[in-house]
Amino acid sequence: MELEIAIPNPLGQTFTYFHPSAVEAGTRVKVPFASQGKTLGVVLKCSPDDPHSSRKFKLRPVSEVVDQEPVYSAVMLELASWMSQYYLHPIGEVLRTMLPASKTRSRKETFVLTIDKPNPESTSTSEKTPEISSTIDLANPELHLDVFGKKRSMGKLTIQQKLKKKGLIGKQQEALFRKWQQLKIVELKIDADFKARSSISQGVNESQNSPVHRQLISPKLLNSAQMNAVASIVEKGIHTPPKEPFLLFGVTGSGKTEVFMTILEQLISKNSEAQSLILVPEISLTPQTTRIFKDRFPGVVAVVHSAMDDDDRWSELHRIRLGLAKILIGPRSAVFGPFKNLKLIVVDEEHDSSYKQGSGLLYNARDLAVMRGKLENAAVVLGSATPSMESWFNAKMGRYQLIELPERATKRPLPEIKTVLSKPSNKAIERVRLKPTDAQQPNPDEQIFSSEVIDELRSNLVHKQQSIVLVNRRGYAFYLLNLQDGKTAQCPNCSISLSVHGRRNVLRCHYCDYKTSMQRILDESKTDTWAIVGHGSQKAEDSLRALLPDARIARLDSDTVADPKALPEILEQFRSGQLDILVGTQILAKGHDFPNVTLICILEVDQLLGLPDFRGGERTFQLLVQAAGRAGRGELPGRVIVQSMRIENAVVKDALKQDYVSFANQEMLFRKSMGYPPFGKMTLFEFNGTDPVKLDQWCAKLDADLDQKLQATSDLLPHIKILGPAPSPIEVIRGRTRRTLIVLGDSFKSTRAASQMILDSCKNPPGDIRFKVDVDPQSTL
DNA sequence: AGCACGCCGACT
DNA sequence: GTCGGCGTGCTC
Repeated sequence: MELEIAIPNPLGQTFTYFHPSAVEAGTRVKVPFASQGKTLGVVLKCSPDDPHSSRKFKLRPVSEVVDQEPVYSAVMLELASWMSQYYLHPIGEVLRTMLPASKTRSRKETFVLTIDKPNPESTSTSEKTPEISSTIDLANPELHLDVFGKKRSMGKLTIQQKLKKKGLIGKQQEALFRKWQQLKIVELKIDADFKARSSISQGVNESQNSPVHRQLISPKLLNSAQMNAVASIVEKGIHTPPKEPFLLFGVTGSGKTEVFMTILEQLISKNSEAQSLILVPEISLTPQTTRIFKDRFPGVVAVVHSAMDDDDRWSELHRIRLGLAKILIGPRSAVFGPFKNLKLIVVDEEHDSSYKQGSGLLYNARDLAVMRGKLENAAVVLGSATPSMESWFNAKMGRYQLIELPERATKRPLPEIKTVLSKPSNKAIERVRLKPTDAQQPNPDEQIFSSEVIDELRSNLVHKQQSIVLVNRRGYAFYLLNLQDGKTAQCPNCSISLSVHGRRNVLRCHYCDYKTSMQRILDESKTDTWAIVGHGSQKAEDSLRALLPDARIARLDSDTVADPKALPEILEQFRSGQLDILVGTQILAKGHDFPNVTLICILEVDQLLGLPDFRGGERTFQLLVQAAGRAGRGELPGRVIVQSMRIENAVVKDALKQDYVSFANQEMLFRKSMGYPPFGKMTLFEFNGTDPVKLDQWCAKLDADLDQKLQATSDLLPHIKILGPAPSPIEVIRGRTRRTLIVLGDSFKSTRAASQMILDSCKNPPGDIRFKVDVDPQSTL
């Protein structure tokens, strides 16, 4: 038989092997590949030999069939092939990303080295290299090595080379090491022990179901809007074969979760074998959230979580594979869950940017959910209080069915919201005018908190109520704001804020690389009311501690939650009342339910609003509305106070009124006029390399190459725009200079055609130049 | 990607 | 003189 096999390498092609017997598509096999020895690949197609084929190479045989039964279902293979084309990513790597992290991919690896003649140097010392966690004990040939990240990531030497230097690997041992490295294979077997374990946990859950407990978790009464939503989705998505996905647009607190759970109940009562997938943003995967589902559906809920170790994640997914669990709750990667019988997919907070994978294969789990639902013939429900422009657009075009929940389930009024104008000190303005070269430095005199905000916080402290302070830390993208009209200095071509390029007194558009000088903007506007927005950040906490010395304050941002355990810990402290004020970034804006929080202060919206990114407005609106939804969740009414330099801004005003439709209409006009998504389709290329000069040479060559190609295929030209390559907004990261190229097309087809063309032009970049392709980028930063 | 072959500088 | 740096080339 001839097998078409996908191999995880950057070559965008499959390879053909032979095998004496048929192997089902979706099965993993070990194959000899180039000089690499054995590689793991996935069978895509199995067909009888073609005796009169005219291929110019002879087929090699498969070395081993790894799985008893296919790991990838037909639907998953179809999804993989779609992803490969849509995201311009090699199919082998797509398939690899779809598989859950395995036990063997764990960072701590154990293997055995036999050493003939140990190097006396290394025996005598207990010296540790960063990679070798335990002291090397040569009497005991079992070494425990911690492998940090990539093989080459630590310094210049690979781990093999370091070990070799230490005399720990001879010729024979080296071979052993290599062999060990190549054979990272996950055994896929259903063990009896595992089944036993899951039935035990089921038993435990059942026993918690005391009458009292039952009552606590019994369904709340649905209001009429909720009942209509349930009826509509059940009718058109569950009783009959589902067609379009649903967009459940419900204001914060409208009880979307209750709607989801009621639909789940009806689905399960109709078909006890039916499985469901609940996708949630990474950050809202708290024990509290999952508890609600586990209590309502005892014993049949599986949860995957990023803080879980691979073994636990593996066993949860196994319960889904075996059909023991009916509901899987998880973050974006759960969209690849090994369902037997998937009937319903819910994407909660569908607008959330954490659905977008940040590295490697840059997929969006929300879009994959829609695709998978279509392939599995499962109903798809996207839920949000602030739908993404993409989903809203799809609903408007009739591609999604819009279902609204216009009222709060609890009848509790939306929190009172007020705005405070924050004016930067006059000194800041003068600095812009007098010493523009210096202006990127944060002004130490600039006050972060307005006195109104401090007064509110103090009053909350006195009344023993809790407060949340949201600060946007994204201080890197500085731009010029005219305080008189609240407008930023914009690129004439892209309608995007120009970025202040520090020392050189240059304003630059990172979409098209338009440049102008700061002085020119100042001169032309004939006003002296410009300010540079974006001061240094973490001062908020310090400043607050100084102003409110009695308050118990904690900070929550990407720095403090570097340790995954820290987040739940701080949240728990806050929930239990051990803290008065929580200062943090967007992490705090989403999904949490803190009943005793009555005040939300939002600072520095301006930074987000003026980000040099076409989604700045959308982000700001979402942040404000979601944050306001955190206040007054308990008995006490909530207050929201927004400190901004432009409280007259339309986005801010719509957010304060919680008027999504008004915001969306406005935003759509902007997107349409510029051909930005969802009207146009965007794909972003990022090129990077250690040598800026060589990088620019290569970019220039690419640019010329593209110009030529575009002339040749002039039918494509009117449908696309290619912006850049331009310096990326964060120009250097980890010693690598970055250039961004943006493809903007009027349809997916034209954008992809152009992207494919670009891809062809960067076949083998010289030196250490790398690039990545981002289809439908979440942000251009 | 991963790995081998292959060609030039500082070390036993 | 080799060891070992990394520049190109190939993978059914």
